[in-house]
Amino acid sequence: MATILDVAREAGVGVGTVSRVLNGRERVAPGTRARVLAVIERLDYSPNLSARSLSRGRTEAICLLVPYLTSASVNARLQGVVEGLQSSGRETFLQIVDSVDQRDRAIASIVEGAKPAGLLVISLPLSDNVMACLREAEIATVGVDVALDGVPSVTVDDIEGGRLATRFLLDRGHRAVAFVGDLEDQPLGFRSSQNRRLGYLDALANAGIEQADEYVKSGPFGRASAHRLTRELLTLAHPPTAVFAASDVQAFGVLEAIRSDGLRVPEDVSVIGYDDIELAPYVGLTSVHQPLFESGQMGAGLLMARLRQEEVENVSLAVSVVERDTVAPL
Amino acid sequence: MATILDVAREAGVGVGTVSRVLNGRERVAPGTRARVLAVIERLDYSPNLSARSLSRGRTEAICLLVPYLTSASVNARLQGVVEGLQSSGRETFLQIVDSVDQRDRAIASIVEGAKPAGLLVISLPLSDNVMACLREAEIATVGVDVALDGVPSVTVDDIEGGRLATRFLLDRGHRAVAFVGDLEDQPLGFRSSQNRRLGYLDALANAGIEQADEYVKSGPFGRASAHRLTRELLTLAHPPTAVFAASDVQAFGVLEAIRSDGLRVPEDVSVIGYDDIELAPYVGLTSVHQPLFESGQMGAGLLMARLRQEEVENVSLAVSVVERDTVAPL
DNA sequence: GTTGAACGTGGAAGCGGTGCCACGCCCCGA
DNA sequence: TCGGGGCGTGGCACCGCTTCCACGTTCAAC
Repeated sequence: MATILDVAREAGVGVGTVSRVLNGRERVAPGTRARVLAVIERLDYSPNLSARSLSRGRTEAICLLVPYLTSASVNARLQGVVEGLQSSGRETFLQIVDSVDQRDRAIASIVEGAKPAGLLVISLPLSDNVMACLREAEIATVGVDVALDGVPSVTVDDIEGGRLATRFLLDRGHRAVAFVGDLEDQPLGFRSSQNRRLGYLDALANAGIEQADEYVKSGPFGRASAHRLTRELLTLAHPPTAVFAASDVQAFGVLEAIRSDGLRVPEDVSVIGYDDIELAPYVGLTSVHQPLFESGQMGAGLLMARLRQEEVENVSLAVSVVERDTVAPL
Repeated sequence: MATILDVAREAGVGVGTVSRVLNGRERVAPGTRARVLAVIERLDYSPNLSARSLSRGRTEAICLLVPYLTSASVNARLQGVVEGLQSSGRETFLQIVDSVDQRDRAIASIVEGAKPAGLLVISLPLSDNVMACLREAEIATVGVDVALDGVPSVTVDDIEGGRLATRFLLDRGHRAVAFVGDLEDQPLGFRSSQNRRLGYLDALANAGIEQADEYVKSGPFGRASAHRLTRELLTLAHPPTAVFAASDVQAFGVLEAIRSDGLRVPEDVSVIGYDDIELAPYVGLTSVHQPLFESGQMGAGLLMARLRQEEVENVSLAVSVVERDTVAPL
C-alpha cells in the first residue's frame, strides 16, 4: 500500500500539502491540488484509517446502537440503515444492547473508547446526560424511531398510529375495542406501546366512548403473553368485538387465542396489529404500516448529511392502515 | 484516558515492559507483572486500538461478510454470530455484499485496508485465490453455511436435507414429487438450492422412482417466481401430488399458487419447505429445520478459538423435518 | 521603496502503541 | 577469576497521518 509520503514524493510536494488536499482544506493552489489528486489516483492511494484515527484522536467509523436484534421491526430498520450507509464507505460497527447494563457499557466504550465519527441509535432512548457526553465528544448522533435530545431524528408518530388503528375499528361500527400491549415500565425505556395506547384512548374519547379499564391489557412482549391476555378478554362478561394489538407479534398471539377459543376472525372478533412486519401479509393481518426500512434509510441519510456538516431537520414519517382479512364491520 | 506511558511511569517501569505485560509475552518477572497489572487496574487503562493497529499493521476487529441481509436465514445466522461475538469485546463491523462487484470491493478493502484480525463469512463462497490472500494477510477466517478452502467452518449438509425432505414425502406415499428451487448459476455462487435438488434426486433414485424432468423447476429466488413455477406444475398432464420447495419463502409462493387454483393444502397437494424460518410456524408450514441461529453462534465460537490460536475442527450441524400442517399422506 | 498581510508550502512534532536492540545482572562452567 | 549466555528490562525508532509553525512569495497600500 502506498503511503502519504509516497504520494508526496511522487507529486513533488510535502506531506502536509497532500494531507490538505486529502481533507479538502483551503490554501492549496489549484495546480498543486490537481497534481496531487492525479498521483493519488495513479497510485491508488487511500489513507490508513488507523493512522488517521490515532492522529485525529477519533475514529472515522459509524457505530450503530441497536436493541434486540431479534425484533422484526428493529431488524427491518437496521436493514435500511445498513443499505443507506453502504455508499458512505465508512466502517460500520454494530453494538447490540439487550439490557440496561449492556447499554451503559456500550455507551462508555463509544464515548471513551472507539470515538466513532457518527452514532446511529435505533429505538433506544438515551438520557440527557448521555446526550451531553456525546455532544461533548463531538459524535454526530442521529435517532431512528426515537427522539433524542438535541440531535436530528427520524420518527413515526405512535400516538397518531394508535388513533388511526382505533378509528379504523370504530369506523366499522365496533364499540367494544380492547387493547393488548407491552408492560409500560420498560427497563430500556421503550415507549411505543405506551404511545399507541394513548392514541387508542384518545380516539375512543373523541368518539365519546367511555372506556372500561378491563379492556386495556398489558404484559411482557411476545406472542405467548398476548395469547394469555386475550383469553382474559374473552372471558369478560362483555368481551370485546375488536382488539388492537400494539404490535404484529402480539396480534399473532391474539389471533391464536381467539381461534383456540373456537371463535372466528374477523366474523366474531376483529383484530388489527401494528408494524406491518414481513409476516403480516402471509397471515392476512390488518395492520398499521410504518415505513420501517425507509426510516432506517432516512436515518442513514441524516447521519451522512450531519457528517458533511450540513444542517438537517427532523423527519416524521406517516403511518397508514393496511387492510387485509382480520377486521370486519360489526 | 490513561496512556501506556502513564502506566509505565506509575509502575516505575518502561513502556516496553508494560507492552509485554499487556500482550502476555514471556520475559517479565512475576513481581513486575503484578505491579503493572495493579496499576492498569487502578488507572482503568485500556490500550488505544488505533495506535495498536497502526503499530501492528493490523486491526483487532472482526469483520462479518454477509450477503443479502434481507434473507431471513442469513439474518438468523447473523444474529447468532453477533450474540456469540458479543463477549469477545472486539469491534465487529459488517460488510454487506449483494453483488459480485460489491463482494470483490469488500474483499479488497478487507485484505488491503482494514486488515481485521478475524473474518467471518456467512453463506458466501470465496475463490481459492481470495482464500490465499486471506491466509497471506494472516486474517483468521471462518465460514458459516459455507465451506471455505483451508479454514474451519460450520456447515449444514444441504444434500442430506434434500434427501430428508424428499423421503418424508415418499414415506407418505407420494410418488409424483416436484421440486421448486433457485436458478443454479448464482452470480455469488450459492449452492444450497442446487445441493437440495441433488438430495431430492438421490432420494427419488433410491426409491426407484424415475424422475420426470418436468417436475424440476427453477427460477429467481422469491415468492412470485415460485408461484409462477407452481402454476406450471399444476397445468401438467399429471400434476405432482407433493412439492418440495428449496426454501420456505419459495414454499409460501407454492402454497399461494396451489390455493389460488382452488386446491387445498395438504388434502390435494402436499408442500414441504426448507429453513424453518420464523414465519413457518405461523403458516403451519412443514419444513426442514436447520439450526440457523446456532450455526452463527458456533461460527463465532470457532473464530474466537482461532484467534486464541487454538486448533479447531469443522462442525457439521444436523437437519431434521419439522412436521406441521402442509403434508398429508397420499 | 518599504511594509506587511495573505497565500502556498515544507517539515517536524506529536498521536499511543509495538518490537527490537542493547545493557546490566546473575549464574554457571572452565 | 574470568567469560559467556540467559533473563529482565529500558528506551527508542517506527507505524502513517494531522496539524501547526515557520518560511518564502506575491501584491496591494502607503
